[in-house]
Amino acid sequence: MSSPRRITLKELAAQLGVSTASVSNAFNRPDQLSPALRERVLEEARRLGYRGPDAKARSLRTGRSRIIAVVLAETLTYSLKDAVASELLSGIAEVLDAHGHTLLLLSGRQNASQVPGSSSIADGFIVYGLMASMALVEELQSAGHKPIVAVDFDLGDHPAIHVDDEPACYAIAQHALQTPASRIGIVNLRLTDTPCNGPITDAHALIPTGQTITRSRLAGFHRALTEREVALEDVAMWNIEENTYEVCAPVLAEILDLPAGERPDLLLCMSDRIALTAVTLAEQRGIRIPEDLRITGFDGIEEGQYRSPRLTTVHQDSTEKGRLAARMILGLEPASSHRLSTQLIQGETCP
Amino acid sequence: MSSPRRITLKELAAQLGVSTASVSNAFNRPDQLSPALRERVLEEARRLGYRGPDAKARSLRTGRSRIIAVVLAETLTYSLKDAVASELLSGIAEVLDAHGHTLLLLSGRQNASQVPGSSSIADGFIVYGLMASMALVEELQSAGHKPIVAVDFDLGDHPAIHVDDEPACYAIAQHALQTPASRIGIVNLRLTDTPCNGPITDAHALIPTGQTITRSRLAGFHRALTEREVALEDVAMWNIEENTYEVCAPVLAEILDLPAGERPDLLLCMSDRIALTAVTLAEQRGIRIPEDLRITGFDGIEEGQYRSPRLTTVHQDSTEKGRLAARMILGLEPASSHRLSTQLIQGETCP
DNA sequence: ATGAAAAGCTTGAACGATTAAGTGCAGAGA
DNA sequence: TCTCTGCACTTAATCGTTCAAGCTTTTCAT
Repeated sequence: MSSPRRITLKELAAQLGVSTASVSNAFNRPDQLSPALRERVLEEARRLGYRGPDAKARSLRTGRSRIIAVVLAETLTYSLKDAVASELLSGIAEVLDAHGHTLLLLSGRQNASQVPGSSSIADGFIVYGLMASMALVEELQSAGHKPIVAVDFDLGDHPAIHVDDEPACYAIAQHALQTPASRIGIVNLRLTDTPCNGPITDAHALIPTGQTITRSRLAGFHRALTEREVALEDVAMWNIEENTYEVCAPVLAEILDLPAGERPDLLLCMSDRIALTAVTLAEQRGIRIPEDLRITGFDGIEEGQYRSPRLTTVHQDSTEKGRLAARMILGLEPASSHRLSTQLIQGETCP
Repeated sequence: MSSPRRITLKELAAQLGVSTASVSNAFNRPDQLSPALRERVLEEARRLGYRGPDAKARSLRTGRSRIIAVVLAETLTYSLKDAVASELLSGIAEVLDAHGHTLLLLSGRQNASQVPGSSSIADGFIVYGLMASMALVEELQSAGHKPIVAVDFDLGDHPAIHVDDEPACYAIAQHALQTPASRIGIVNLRLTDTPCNGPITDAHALIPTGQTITRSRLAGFHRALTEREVALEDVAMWNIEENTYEVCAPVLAEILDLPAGERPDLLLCMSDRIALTAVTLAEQRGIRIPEDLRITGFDGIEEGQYRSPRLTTVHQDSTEKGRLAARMILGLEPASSHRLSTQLIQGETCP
């Protein structure tokens, strides 16, 4: 509405009768010019409505944009609704914001071709849970030598941030098994290589490929079960394809609707979303928690704690994962792989 | 690891012995050169690992970046944890992704100075719930003539997207008042001009400034109450400063810990987060819902529906708000203000 | 055969900044 | 007085593209 077009640094310089270099320095390197001139420049800029150097031009010239891209495994639409991913982003945003950087969201899934295009603008990449799509990763690699940090999966020899999935699941299973269970069920999250939303045989489960973090979690469960001398064949397993209520519900309904003698009385779930869906569906069916059914989760999202009964779960600090990833990307922290520790939360769904 | 530096379009052109224009056209305007040459260019690009035109340079030259910025009222850290904001972002991302655009997240709060800087890179702005900070808005205005869409607040004569807050709250209050209530409480969200987390007098509530959407919601409640001939002075009011469990909990604890004769038996809450916190705290205290206390929310977030008891609330389609905003920004839809309708959800917390 | 139109490609000037190198000048030390 | 240093500022190249305009060559109706 005001000016027909944004004024440029050059025009501002001309207006002042100084060189563009001086104007540039007034904004970027105050030590390179006299305070008097600097003040004149800033004053005139204010007067003409010049908001400082154009980000596009600046980033072309300097090669840096102060933009960090987060590449999410799933569609953005899904990731933004997922509590764990949101917490991660939250932590990332916290650090980036504090250091004057901004956050660009990219999806590794929806529009794979989009990533290389837009990506060359970012100064670095935080890649989250991107399973197989190595194609994309190679794209990023070759997009110049920008720093890359992986979260929740391994990515060549780039630094990766994990939590101690195996020990965590060992710990919670161990805790759960302190109380004897007649029928144990494990509800996995994206464990299988091929999509499968329902019961799985352990044959599937032992294929050592696919999502490594869920493999580790299962391994933790198995270690605790074995230690308690529970035969793994006696443990029923299911797989969930997507961490949403809608996808979890039918599988859990199937489990909870099993005849009383076959229905598990202990459900080890690989995510809080799965566990919370189990709690809701159990409550609807009048199945008492924890008397008739004990349930454990994984993640420690707020929703599981700020409700009644409080979910028994393992807390992973996704926010801190995000902060750490961001600090590494910004070079505030040496880039190296980390495995963060988790914390058992003894809630009410499996006391 | 591979090449020392990203190869440029110019180098690629030199390598092929053609002009840079042709290479550019091979990527951008296939109709401008022979299929044969185009194939040669693309082939050579593949061979040399050239990933297409550099986004920084391209955006400088064309003035467009295919990046849309979302400016959030609160800190990113907070917004990303908020279910309503996440749903909005989810809807925005869905549309942007589908049209090859990416999403840049900016916070209007944390680092106000950051916005003008990074903002010049975006092709358009979706501004969400940014109350008073008109300063920032003027910044955006003057940052060229980029489209701006406001969500959940009014922004000069830019198009704004709202929901029908007043009718929605009228409807849910009307529904709630069908069953007689002895003591009614309203828990407002960021209603007051000055921060206040606790009880408020109606004098405060009637100041017609501040957050307009919460004012509208209160007006809806008031209309229904008046219609039922409930004296507004008899309705107790509280205010919540931030839509998180941590901030809600102390205020709601205070309400629920009132002596039996003073404690409300109907609580009209301005958000699902508030209502759900009330449900949790009530359950912890053995207050029966809905027998001893009926609770209504606002927003219709998933968390309130995928639990037991299901929350009685008004559903606003935040995802659709996001989609609409994105479509308007991309020019897929004429830019004009909208007021989306809401939907009463008769849950179990206030049957 | 001829001229006009179309096709295919090139030229070269932007886009809006940053920055190494250079210039001129005032003041300090000898 | 003369050189030397440091300060304040300017010059001009550069970042990697896009695109209007120009130049050939081919195509095609007449």
